[in-house]
Amino acid sequence: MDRSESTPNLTPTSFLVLGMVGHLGEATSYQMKQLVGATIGGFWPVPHSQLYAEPARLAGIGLLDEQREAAGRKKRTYRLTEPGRDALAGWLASPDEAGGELRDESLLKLFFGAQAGPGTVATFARRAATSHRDRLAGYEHLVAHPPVGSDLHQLSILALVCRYEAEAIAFWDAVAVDPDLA
Amino acid sequence: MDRSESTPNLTPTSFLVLGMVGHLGEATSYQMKQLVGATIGGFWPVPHSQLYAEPARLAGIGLLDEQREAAGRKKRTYRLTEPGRDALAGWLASPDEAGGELRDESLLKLFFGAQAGPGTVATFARRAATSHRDRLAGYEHLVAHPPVGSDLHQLSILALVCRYEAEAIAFWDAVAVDPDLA
DNA sequence: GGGTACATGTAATCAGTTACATGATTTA
DNA sequence: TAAATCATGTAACTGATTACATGTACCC
Repeated sequence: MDRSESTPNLTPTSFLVLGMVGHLGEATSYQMKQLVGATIGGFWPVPHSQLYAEPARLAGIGLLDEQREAAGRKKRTYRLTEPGRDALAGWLASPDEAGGELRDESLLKLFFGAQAGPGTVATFARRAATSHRDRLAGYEHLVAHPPVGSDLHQLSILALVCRYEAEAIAFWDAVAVDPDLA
Repeated sequence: MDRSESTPNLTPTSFLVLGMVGHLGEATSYQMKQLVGATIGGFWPVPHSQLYAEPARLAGIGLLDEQREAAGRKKRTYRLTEPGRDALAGWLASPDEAGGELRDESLLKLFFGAQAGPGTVATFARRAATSHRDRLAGYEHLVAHPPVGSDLHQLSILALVCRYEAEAIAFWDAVAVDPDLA
């Protein structure tokens, strides 16, 4: 009964951090924050406080190497250790049990739409459509002007997200037109 | 500066509970669990423990009326109070700031796909496609055999979810075929 | 009458959020 | 040199998850 195997308590956020560091080679918390904001932040948000706390924790477990600047700012730069690289590789190769979650509060509202008036439904449907349009525009801009250092896998994800946004727009437009039947 | 107005500390889960109770007229925690499992549970999971804890809390705040069975099982049945109905209506009419999150661990993995081998990417792309296919089948079954008491709004959401699943399947199939370029 | 699935809760822990705080650069 | 913004963290709280625990009904 070996109990020291596998991941001790690594969350998706942990792997997000490991992946970011691996992708960048070396990174400060701020750089990760930037990268997240520029890419997956739109559909997988991570508050910056976690991007400071989590790398520190991972360094404590030995999955990251923490290099502290001596000079004034004393910022911490992280790099993958071998165990860290292994953990990342293991996660990448592991199957995901839980299918993706589609947490959209508007969807929840629509689910209870019968308890609101049709006018209310139409109103937030219009708002939702607008909001998705904005997001789609943002993603399309990203695709058109990819940040330096992004690779094809990363861009391909944006393709899926764009398709989803397009569906969402069509959907909410339809709901706005016919709030009762959708 | 009136500070007693509006929602004190109501989370999406709170409104989910309020909505469920409103939809059912009256409900026990278990009934909510059933309903969640049969409908939104696939993309907006809620652990059953919350469906016991949260109604109790809401009853404490006065948004739900809790009726305790005298007999053996002593189960608690909830019903909306007027304030509860107001809170629900207010939420339904309020705009959502945060756009929906698309938390899918597979997406995260693909994002870091360049750090895994193409073989690895292809493997989990195939798995992801399969998983989405299963989910799509499940939703389509739901649409074909709607549970009693479901209304059109609720079914319409399933339509969107189905479309999203279809996109996801197409996407992951493409990735599986061409893991490098996607 | 013994097992299995249904039903109903509680307790402990923790990841993640929110809020607080402040130093370093740039800009006007 | 004041304001604004960029950059870097820490602290407190809490909603949610995980795990525990037990009763009841049905089925074989």
